[in-house]
Amino acid sequence: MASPLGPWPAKEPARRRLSVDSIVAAGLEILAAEGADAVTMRAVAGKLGTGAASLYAHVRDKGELHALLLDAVIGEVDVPEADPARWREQIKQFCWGQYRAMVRHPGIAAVSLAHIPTGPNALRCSEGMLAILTAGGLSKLVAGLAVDLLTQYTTAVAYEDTLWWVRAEDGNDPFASEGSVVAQAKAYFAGLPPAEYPMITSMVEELTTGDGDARFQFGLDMIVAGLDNLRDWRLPG
Amino acid sequence: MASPLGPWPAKEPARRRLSVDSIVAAGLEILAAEGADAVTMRAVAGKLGTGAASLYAHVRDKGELHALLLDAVIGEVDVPEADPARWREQIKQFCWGQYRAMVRHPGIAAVSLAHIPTGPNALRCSEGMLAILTAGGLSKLVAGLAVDLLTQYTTAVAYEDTLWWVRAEDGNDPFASEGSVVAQAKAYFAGLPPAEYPMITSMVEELTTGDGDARFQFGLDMIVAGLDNLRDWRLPG
DNA sequence: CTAGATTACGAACGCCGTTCGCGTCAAGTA
DNA sequence: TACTTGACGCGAACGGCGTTCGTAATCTAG
Repeated sequence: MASPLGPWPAKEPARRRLSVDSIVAAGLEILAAEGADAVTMRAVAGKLGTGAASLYAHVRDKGELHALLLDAVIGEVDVPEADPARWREQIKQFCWGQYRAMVRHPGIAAVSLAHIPTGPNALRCSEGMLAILTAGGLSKLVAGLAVDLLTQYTTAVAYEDTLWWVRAEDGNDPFASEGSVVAQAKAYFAGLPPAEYPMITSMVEELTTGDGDARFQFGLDMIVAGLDNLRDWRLPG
Repeated sequence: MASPLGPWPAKEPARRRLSVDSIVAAGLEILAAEGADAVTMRAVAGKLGTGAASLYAHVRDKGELHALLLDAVIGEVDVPEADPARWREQIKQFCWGQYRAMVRHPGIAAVSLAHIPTGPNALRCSEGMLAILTAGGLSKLVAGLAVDLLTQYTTAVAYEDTLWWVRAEDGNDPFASEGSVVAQAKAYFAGLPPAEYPMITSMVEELTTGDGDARFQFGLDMIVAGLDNLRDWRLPG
């Protein structure tokens, strides 16, 4: 990518071509195509035409590679400049961007949950969120807690939404044995004994209404509404 | 555990002693002692004095074993009977119970995030949550969405809070190279360039105030406050 | 007491992350 | 220009994982 290809035609594998950038680029390709579980050292090295051992000169271990990929993905979401009057839409819009970036790279949400990202792009995001929230009139304390809350919720939803994707890879049926996932859930709930589960069986429709996007929007709306109400919340005790 | 030990003294390994219950019991022991990553087929079999292959007569694969463990852990949380007047405290209390049960078994939260639990104990929990929320006056639709939201948030926080535990196992220092995790985070934030990260560097204290418990309480308070406000929310579109 | 099904389990397969040791190239020094 | 040196490339190997297979031991029915 950064290399101008130069005058070499296509000689031999031409040694000395590895770099952190090329490794991350190869990792992102595999990530988008096959999910995070497929990003193994051997697979990344294979895509670069070499063996797994070669990567260890540029990356400490698999964890560091995943952290680099995570930060690269986070770098794709753009942070709006804080506008005090529109802080509610802005923070929701930002979370949607983060959510979509993670869904674009199936499996990366798992990495985010496992690492508590602290790369430069993650910091840039936190910085932007804090700017939006404090511009909206939230106290520093609430803004700090809210960044955690929103990030954690967004990541958790993105993770869950990409689970079926990962499963479809190694499973047999790419979507479901019959009908959508929602239909399956509906059938499962409807088949439960009403005596034991009166609430669930009487709420099958409501429990399976709305796709993942609508449910994520619900959570965002609720959290932001809560933020609006708890402006002078303090640590208890 | 269920076996009364019987009259056998201690003969030979005495075949035919495996069962799903004993496998789950052994798994829970390892889970509590070493975390979910240590619950391998070989480790569980080893604790029962046999080889990994023996487990496959009782359990389809590792995923099913983890699902069984998850449901056993979920079975430890008790569900209060719905009292319409106290729905806010009740739902928070329930989430705290779920949170603590997961923290007691480090790593199980990861299993919960990866599986979308549907075992009998998980259903019992959903049933109880729905009862509490609808008793509180929430519509069926909002109650259904809220169960998802609360469960996902609680699990995500439990997962993150047990990460350091898992890390401490294979790492070198059981707590931190020096000072607590909070102190480390504080030092990291304080060391950032203020020009690039003006918000973060000016909010170091606020960002590192409060332990995990206080932050979880904040999230719960906010979500429940949001639930109070959005009683007549409908699916958009 | 025998026949058939179920269960126990050692061995092996293919995958993983990681390390080791040896070639081999690129740049610095004389 | 010739030589040294240190970093990089990479095949091979180690230990551990989930899972399968073939076989032996055991329980259950008839």
